[in-house]
Amino acid sequence: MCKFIDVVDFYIGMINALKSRKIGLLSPLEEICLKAGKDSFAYIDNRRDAKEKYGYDFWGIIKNQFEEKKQFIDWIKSRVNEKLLYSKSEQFPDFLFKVRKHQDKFICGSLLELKDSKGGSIASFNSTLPTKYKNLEEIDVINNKNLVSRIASLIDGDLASEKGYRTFERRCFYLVRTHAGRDDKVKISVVDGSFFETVPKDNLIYQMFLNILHAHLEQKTIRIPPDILNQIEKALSHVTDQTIIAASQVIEKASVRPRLRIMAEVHSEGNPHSNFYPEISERSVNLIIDASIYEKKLDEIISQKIPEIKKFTIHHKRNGDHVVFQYKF
DNA sequence: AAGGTCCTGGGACCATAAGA
DNA sequence: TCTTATGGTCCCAGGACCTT
Repeated sequence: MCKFIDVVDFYIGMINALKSRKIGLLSPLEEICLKAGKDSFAYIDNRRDAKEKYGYDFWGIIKNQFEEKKQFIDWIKSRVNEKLLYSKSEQFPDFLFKVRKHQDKFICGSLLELKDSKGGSIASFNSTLPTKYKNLEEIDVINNKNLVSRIASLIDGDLASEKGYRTFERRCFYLVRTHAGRDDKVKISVVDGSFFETVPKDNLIYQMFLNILHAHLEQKTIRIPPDILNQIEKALSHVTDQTIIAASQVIEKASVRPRLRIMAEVHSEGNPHSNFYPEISERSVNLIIDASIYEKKLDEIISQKIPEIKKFTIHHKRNGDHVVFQYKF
């Protein structure tokens, strides 16, 4: 059983929805997700627009398990504030797939983040650095609240009460669209987080601060003895928690509270839609995964459902081979 | 030379949850 | 109910670089 069959099904669903013209390449990304994912989600961040704009009721399935709407409301009240049922929560991530169990282990439950951009580069990552894996506990820390894990647990039902549910490592995927407004140039890909995380996140943050320090020393031509510099580096290596970094700070006597936010721009080698990877062509819809999680049986699963999908490999300069499934429109 | 495109840095602004 | 803290999106300007 493929551990991220949820994402594979999502990819297939997206192409089917596009083929049947339920959606177009230029439709809002959110709508594309909803039509592609159907009822496979355990969390949707913008449940309000899903319902109002796209006629998708996130709670639909659970509601139907109750005889009357009132019973559902009574049940949900003690778990999630009624106001939040159809809100736009602005939490991380945009979508979370349901978990499944296979041979006594959790699988699926992947994260999906949306990145939509008018130009050719990927929209910046704001505050949440992209990674390969995240578990529910980390998601709660990032959000500074537990709304996402609470809702996901409700949808995942019995599985959520099993041991290890909150610490199960979930694969992160990114639904990336570039040239969002151009019918002739648009590209859409479901991209494995491995395409973006080539250096562990903690390492990245610490090196940022080191760089800042070094740049200043250079600018002011200050010399610091190597052993002291060594100690500073050691100390800085403890700076890893993005939520601490991002919090606004109270500085004595200051009437403003400065706020550091880490945003990340994608190098073109980390942008599968850049001219680094000409194989990812215009008007194509792709699934791009690290070769290490690729399994042969995927070929069959995918070609059985959509025979026109082609498979090839691209080479990421830093993270090696990635397998691409591609459908061209 | 003119026009297009990409990359980078920066800014405006909005929505929501939690706290007061 | 109002305010605050925080996460998030979108857009723009300028320069580098490429193409015609």
